[in-house]
Amino acid sequence: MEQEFILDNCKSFEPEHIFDCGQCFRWNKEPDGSYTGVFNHNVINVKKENNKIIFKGICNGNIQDECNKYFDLDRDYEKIKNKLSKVDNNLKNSIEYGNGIRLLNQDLWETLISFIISANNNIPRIKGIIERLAKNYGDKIVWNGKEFYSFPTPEQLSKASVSDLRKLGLGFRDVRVYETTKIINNNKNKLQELTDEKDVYKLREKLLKFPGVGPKVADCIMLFSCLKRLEVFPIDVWVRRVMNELYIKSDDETKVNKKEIEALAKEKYGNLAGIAQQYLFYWRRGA
DNA sequence: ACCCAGGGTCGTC
DNA sequence: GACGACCCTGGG
Repeated sequence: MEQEFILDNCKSFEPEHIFDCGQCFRWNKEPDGSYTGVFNHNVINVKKENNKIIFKGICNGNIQDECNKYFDLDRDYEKIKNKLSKVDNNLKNSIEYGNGIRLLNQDLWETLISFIISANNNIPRIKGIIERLAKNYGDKIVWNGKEFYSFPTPEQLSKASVSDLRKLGLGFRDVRVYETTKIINNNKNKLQELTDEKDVYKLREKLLKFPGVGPKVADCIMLFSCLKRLEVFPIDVWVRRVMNELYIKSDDETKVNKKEIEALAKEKYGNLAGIAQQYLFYWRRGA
């Protein structure tokens, strides 16, 4: 049953910025400029018309509740941007460039697997791999005569052998996804334990125990899933690059110490470092 | 044809 | 702690 939800006068909501800033992998642009994606067993199309955001699609629950949560609609991004813009002109410029970014509250399990796949990989290929996982192991959802597939549950993904995963193009990440899936399936409380952990350092330690989860991936999971730790600052090649160009100015960016970047981010952006990271990442990749 | 890079992690030294 | 290897795809 199709549902619709219209959001009026929403500031800080630009579909292109939200879906293209690297936090998610399952949203695709339609010919009319809107985006269609799958999350939490929902298929939703998001279209911006003037000052309205129109959400439309097949929804497992109430579409307004689902979108409120997923798109982080209760958070005041105007306030956040005002605060961060005062840090310095570099950040101010990047915020103007990606002014419609919001950080999604994505499913923890999906985010865990997706970012294990992201390691030493590029975004088009990551998207392709995740799409094939969904098509092979998820549930089919039909909308407007088109087929979509939900991200497989831990149980559904447990049907995949290491060589199955290799055939879907995961490369050396096959074992990591396989082993992590096994851990989750062997302890049904595992995901809830992560959700319940209050201390960000302990949470990080727990995430680092999963095969394929290192510091960068752990931070992405904490920032882009419903764990939503805005204070973490994932450092990848792009963030290292932009931080070096703006502040550190080393001749060889690959030699720049991660600890130095982390300390700088904490000092400048404080407990909003994660959001600042997204503006900087999006700006540096796109500009 | 060849090399390089991509939202890194892991094992080894 | 540093270093190379790792699957695969697209682009120069």
